[in-house]
Amino acid sequence: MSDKTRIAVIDDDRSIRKSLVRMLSVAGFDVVAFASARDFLAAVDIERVSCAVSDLRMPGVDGLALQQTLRGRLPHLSMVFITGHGDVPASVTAMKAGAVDFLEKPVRSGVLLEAINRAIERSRNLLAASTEIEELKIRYQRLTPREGEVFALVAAGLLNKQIGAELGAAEKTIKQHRGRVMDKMEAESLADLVLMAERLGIRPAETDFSRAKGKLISEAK
Amino acid sequence: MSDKTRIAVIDDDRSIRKSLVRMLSVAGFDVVAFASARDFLAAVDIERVSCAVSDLRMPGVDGLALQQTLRGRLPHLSMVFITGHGDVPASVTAMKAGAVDFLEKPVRSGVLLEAINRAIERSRNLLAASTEIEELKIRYQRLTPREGEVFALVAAGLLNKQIGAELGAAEKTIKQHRGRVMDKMEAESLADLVLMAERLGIRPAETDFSRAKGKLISEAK
DNA sequence: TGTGCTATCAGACTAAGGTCCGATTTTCAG
DNA sequence: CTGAAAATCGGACCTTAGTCTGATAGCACA
Repeated sequence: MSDKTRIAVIDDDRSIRKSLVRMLSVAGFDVVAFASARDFLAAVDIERVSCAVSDLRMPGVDGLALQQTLRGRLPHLSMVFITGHGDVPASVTAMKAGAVDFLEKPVRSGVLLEAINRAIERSRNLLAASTEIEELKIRYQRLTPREGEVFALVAAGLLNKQIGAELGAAEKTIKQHRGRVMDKMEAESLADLVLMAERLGIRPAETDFSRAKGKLISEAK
Repeated sequence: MSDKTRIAVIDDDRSIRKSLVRMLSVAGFDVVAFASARDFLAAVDIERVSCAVSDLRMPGVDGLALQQTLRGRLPHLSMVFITGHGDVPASVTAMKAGAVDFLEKPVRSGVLLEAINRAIERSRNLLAASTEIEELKIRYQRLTPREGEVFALVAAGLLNKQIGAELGAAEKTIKQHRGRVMDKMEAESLADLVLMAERLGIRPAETDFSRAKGKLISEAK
């Protein structure tokens, strides 16, 4: 059980694999190596990997195909590609798909380590962000349909009175829903709730929302 | 005065320039062409350009240098590169710096147009976002130092009472500041203000903020 | 020295948010 | 058909927010 950051090396060339493993081990990483993308994807502890260093051209599943597969399975995992042939279209495809870097052999140790560190940083950030969103989604799912509507309108800044008018319910009822929304979402303040809605991409289902907003302006007079 | 989307073509090869101009004009764009990055940067109406299609290798300022210059001057302007030589490091550098695409000659019309449309979309989004932020910054600058502090704490979800304790002022005073903050920031609701703070990256200056937050919890009991 | 900006606070309300308790009605699955 | 969840609303009360008026005080720049 190592607490070191784990890096996966995927290359069909045994000697390159050995060389990369040695280089990265010396740099203090916990390195796991695979001879093919298939082997890597079949590995049990794949979740623990913070960065994948992969060859581009490999028999079977190549680097780009691996990247696409990972996009679905481990969206937070950042990749660094290594290639022997100058393949511009492949490099562009990889970078557009979110690769952290795309290096040509022979790879200088310093350059690779720098890219790996960026990849690790990126993986961590993505994982943290998606973990937070997932947690919020779980809370959001606990809301009843009605509470969800109230949530959206509250986060949009409407008053209870206006929300009541919008949803055809008494202000009293909205207060009840609102209280339950705060509870279920575990929000400590309205500001908190607004930011949660922002992260969840929650917006009021238009309808005649603009009318309600107009009311806000005119009634404030 | 055309209302068509303007695209800049930068290439030192006259025949390629002509060919690109024709291709893009036929596609309905307002095309302006330049023989060098320097000429392009010196153009008066450069602000109106929504996408720059540039050759990579050019005498004088090359494509990557142009990209760096634009990053400072027109951060919203998205670029599409065209290159004759398979240069992987350059393509990776360009993509890391935010290029929309990096195509090899000869370029297929459909591929280029697709890339350009993505670049235009991206430019528009970036411009809209940065315009909004700039507008918010202008409003934010109108705040006095004290109002700025109150802004941060309000957006963090603290009660007036807690903000008063935090800043060593009476709740009454905080209310005054808070009202002026809402005015000057042109926020229609607290939710609005919270989102503005988020976009401006405004967070309370730590100090003993955690203590105030603790108070919120314990006093709520 | 005077003017303006900033920050401070009080009084006096008015409106809005929030909670507890209790109650009714609807809906839907077991 | 029945029990549980969801949605609805009222009363009673208390806490916050927001505004207007008015007033004091420090500070800086002309």
